[in-house]
Amino acid sequence: MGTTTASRRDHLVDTALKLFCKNGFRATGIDTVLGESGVAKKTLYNHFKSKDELVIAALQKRDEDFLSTIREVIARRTPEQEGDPRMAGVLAFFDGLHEWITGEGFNGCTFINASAEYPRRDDPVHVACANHKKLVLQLLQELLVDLKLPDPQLAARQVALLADGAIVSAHTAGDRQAALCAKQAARQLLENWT
Amino acid sequence: MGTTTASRRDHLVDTALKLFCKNGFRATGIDTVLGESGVAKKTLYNHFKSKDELVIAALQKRDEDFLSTIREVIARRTPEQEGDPRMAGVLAFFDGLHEWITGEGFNGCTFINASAEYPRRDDPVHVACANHKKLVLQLLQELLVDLKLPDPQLAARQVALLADGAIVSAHTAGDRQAALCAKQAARQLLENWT
DNA sequence: CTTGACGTAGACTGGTCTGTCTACCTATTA
DNA sequence: TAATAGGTAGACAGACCAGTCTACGTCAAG
Repeated sequence: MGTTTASRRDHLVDTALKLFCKNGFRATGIDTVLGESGVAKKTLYNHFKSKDELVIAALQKRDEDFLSTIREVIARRTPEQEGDPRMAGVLAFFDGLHEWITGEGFNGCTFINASAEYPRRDDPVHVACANHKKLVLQLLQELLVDLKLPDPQLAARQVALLADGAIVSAHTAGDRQAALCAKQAARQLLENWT
Repeated sequence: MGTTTASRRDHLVDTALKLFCKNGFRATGIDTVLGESGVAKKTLYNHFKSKDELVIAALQKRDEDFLSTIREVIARRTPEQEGDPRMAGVLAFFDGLHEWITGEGFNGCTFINASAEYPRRDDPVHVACANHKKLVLQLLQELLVDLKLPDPQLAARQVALLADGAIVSAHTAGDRQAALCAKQAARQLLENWT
């Protein structure tokens, strides 16, 4: 158990994120987070004004975790892609999704789930989710840059649709191969770009 | 206000569905549904054993509504599609999504949202969501049958990814043009099918 | 050594949740 | 007319919720 102020905060956020992902945001009570993390209630409210602030902090953590993990997988698996090497980055991205989806404890996209539970568009939680999706879109645009497509933004948006669709399909419908299906679709889409 | 037993049940389900979609499932209490519908608590528990049963009933209603609405739009808008007429049905499907997304009170896919709030895969609510997605997949397969693709199941799954991605992107990221973006991607995907 | 910042432990408030129950009303049917 | 089914109204139980507060402990800096 960490003793510094910062590490307690981090521990709280980590625990909260884990429980939010596993059981949902509204279904996870403050007391559950406290019990699991072994932190006092006062300490929580010393770091966060409200549960909503803790939710936001957990989403920020998840955003950082996701982006760094996916970048790591992309770096690791780009070399092993077949076909046009300019497309290898995007394809590796889908392999990253596949690893995540088939991995332990996958429970759908935290941000899609959060925006389902906080549906009001002006809710800070919902806004945080929209921001995350924007960052992923940016990442995809970077991955597509070498292809020098006539409309790279549109291409990135379409690939993002496939990615979100794969995550949702894996979670809601239980399709564990969704990311590979999306990878193939992305390849076909980009190979035949007009 | 209906007076028969059946109509009271229907009214309860309609009201519940509306509130669940607008505010979320866990965030919507039984009392809110009762207040909005003007029905007594005893009546609700006369028709449903628990809130979860009401949730399931609402999802069934939504399943029927969605499928009948989308079929209506497909019938209406298939004739106006450009290009290969064998593809017109699928393209009209995306126009249907676009109408829904840009319409009043769009709050994402009820089933994606529900499976976010009931994440356990064996939860009856989650199972109902998976079933709905299966039916949509079937519908897409029907729409693709004229194209006589070598792997119609895979094609339907890939188109379904675009559809789910569009719904999620519209809701979470607020992209109101997502369905049209997906429509274009679907066209490119299917035109260049190998 | 004292002070102050930060921690723990947990009682407590006021509210909400689901679900049960009593008491009464109404309409149809035997 | 009497019985029955199904409705309304709403009190109530028991659990859980977020958030506040008190009392006490610990440790590092002045």
